[in-house]
Amino acid sequence: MVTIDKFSRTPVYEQIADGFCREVLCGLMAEGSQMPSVRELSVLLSTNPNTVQKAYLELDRRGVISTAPGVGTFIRQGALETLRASMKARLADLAALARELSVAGIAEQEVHDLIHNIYAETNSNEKENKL
Amino acid sequence: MVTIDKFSRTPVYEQIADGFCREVLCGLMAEGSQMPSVRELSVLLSTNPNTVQKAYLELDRRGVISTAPGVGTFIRQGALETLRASMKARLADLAALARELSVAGIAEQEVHDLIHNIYAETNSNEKENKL
DNA sequence: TAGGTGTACCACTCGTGATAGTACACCTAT
DNA sequence: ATAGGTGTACTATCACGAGTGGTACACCTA
Repeated sequence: MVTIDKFSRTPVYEQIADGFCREVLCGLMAEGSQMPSVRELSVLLSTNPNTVQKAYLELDRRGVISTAPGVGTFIRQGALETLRASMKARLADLAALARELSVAGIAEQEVHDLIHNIYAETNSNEKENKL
Repeated sequence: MVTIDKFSRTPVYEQIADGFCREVLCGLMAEGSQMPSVRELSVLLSTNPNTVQKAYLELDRRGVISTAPGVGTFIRQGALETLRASMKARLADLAALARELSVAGIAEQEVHDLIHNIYAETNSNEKENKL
C-alpha cells in the first residue's frame, strides 16, 4: 500500500503519486487496473480529497493513469514502460550521491557491495513472485 | 564557493550549511580556518543576514563550526572526522535509490559502472590537488 | 432515476522560509 | 577609551505551499 510520511519535506500529493509509480514498477498495480476513487483513497490515507486529486493530476501528467469521466481512474496501458524510461533520470541523483560519498572518503568497494546486495535482494523477491 | 539555488526545494539556510560541509569534506576549508562573517556572507550570496545566521546555527548544531564571541566563527577541530562519520548515513539514501533502480529494471552493471566512473573522477581530482 | 465517479472551484488556516530592522554584548586594533 | 568588527537575540512582516472544508457540476452505470 501507498503510505504517507507527514514529516517528509516532499508534499503529500507527490508522495502519493510516487507511491503509485512504485506500485506499478513493482507489478503490484497492473496496467488497466482501477485506481481507488478520490474520496475512497482520501479516507484510507486520512488526508483530504483535494490532496488525492492533486496526486492523480500529477500521475496523469506523468502518463501513468488515464480517466474515464464518470467511471473511474485506471492505470494507463504502457505506463510500466513509461516509468521505466523515466527512471533512468534517477541515475543522475545516484551519481550526485555517489560523488558526495567518494569525497567523504567512503570506500568504493563498500558502495559496490551495497549495490550488489540490493540487486540480489530484488532478484530473489522476483523469483518468489514467480513461484 | 558555496552557491545558492533559489529554485530548489531545500531551504537556503540548509543549502549554505550543506555547502560548507562539502567544502570541509573536500579540504577546501581546513579545520581552524575562519568562516566569513554573517554580514559579509549575506552580501556575497545576496541573501539576508538572518538566513546566514540560521545556516551557522545549523552548522554549529552539526558540530562543524564553533564561535568565539566578538571574534568570529571557525571550523571546529575534528569537524572533518565528524562529517565523514555522518556521511555514512547517506549510504541509506543511496540504498533506497538503488532499490528503486533495480525494481525499475536498470541493469546492475550500469550502476556499478556509474559508481566506478565517479570514484575515478574524484581520485584524479585529488591527485591534481596534491601536485 | 439514484448513486457513484471525476473535476472545478472557493475561502480559510497553518507552518515554514525569508526579509527587514533594531538592539545588545563581546573582542580587537587603533 | 574608542571605533569597528564580530556573534546573537528579538520582533514584525510577507510570501508561498500544503492542507482543510465545503459546494457545485457533468458524466456514466446500474
